[in-house]
Amino acid sequence: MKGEDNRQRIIETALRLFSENGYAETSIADIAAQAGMLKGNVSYYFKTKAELLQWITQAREEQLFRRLHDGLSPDATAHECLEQFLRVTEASAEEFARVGCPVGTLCSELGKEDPALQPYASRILKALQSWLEHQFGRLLPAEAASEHAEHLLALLQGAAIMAHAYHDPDLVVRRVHTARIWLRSILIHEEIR
Amino acid sequence: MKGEDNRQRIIETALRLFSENGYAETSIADIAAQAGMLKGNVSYYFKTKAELLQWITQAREEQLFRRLHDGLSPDATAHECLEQFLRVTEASAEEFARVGCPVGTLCSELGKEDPALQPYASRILKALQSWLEHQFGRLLPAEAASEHAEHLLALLQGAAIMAHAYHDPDLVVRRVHTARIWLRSILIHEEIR
DNA sequence: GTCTATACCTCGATAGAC
DNA sequence: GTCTATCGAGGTATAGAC
Repeated sequence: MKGEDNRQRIIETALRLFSENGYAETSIADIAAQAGMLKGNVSYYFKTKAELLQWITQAREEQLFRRLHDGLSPDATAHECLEQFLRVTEASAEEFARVGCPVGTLCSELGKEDPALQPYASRILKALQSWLEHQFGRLLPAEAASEHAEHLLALLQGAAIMAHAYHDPDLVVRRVHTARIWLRSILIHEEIR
Repeated sequence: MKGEDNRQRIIETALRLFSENGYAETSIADIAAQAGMLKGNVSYYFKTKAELLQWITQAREEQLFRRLHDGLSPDATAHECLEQFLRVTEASAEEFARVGCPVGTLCSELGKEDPALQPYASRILKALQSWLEHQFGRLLPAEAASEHAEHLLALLQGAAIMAHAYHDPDLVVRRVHTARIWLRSILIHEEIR
């Protein structure tokens, strides 16, 4: 039963290395070394690097939604959910400044490195956007909800790009701050209703 | 005098390939083939790939500001300059959907592939941000100008990420549209003055 | 399941003939 | 200036002993 243990350790290690160094720049040998095994062993659990990537994107998506739902009651209001998204983003400021948004950078890299693999990454972005759209949709007409979800996600994806480019975590904090004010102005009519 | 000709052709080819396939994914042999020469010849003009990158980022920055100033009179108002930025971005919608923003994706890639080279890319982003800040600064207090420049650039960088992830140029058009409305609301007090 | 060895490939860079 | 040949490093993936 050592097998499942190793599988898990490979996934955790690759999850970290793919986001820190990128998919292309991370070799099987790197993953094996950091996970305390040899590369032949990694290949035993994941036949190809692309197959490993699929598991990693799956794990990333689960991690993201776990963070969104963490500390949020099941009957949280839309405003609370959206605020939670801002908090999670804000809490990632240091990470964004160091390595960028794990989802956004992967979408970007795979789009050039191997377009066939890009869907695995953009799927996560799409899921997040749908979640945001759902939250806005609880308060606003569908069209406005779609518009606002796209706007908010774009704003924070851009913040991650810039924070990474400048290695400046405060930039994320400032963009979240502006987003929070914007969010209030959007929802103000619903709040006082 | 064939020399300068070849130099220029290498730069133009690399400019295109770096943005279409990324820096890491573009080999010297690729550049040579597309430029109609052999890789030994590319190495003759640019000793290392990193040296070539420096020239490419320089060319990219010049191209960007050329587009910003194109068709803009020297005494254009701040509002006209900012509108020009939106127009240039909108005109890049198809490119963004295909390969992402050439500047943003390069910042992102180099941040992971080779952090020592990242400054060459983020320099361009910074220059653009400074230009935006200058335009806002002609109408608003310094603090607001800084805030708005960062906000606008983040919004459109994020739009590029998402448009690339989804291969959807319309997303850029929608984000520019929203940015345009936002811009009017920001500058409305100056307009009517 | 684990580890070693290796086949096979691509790349950046260089040396040297022309 | 141009082209060929090649070196050495580093990568994925696999075969096979243990």
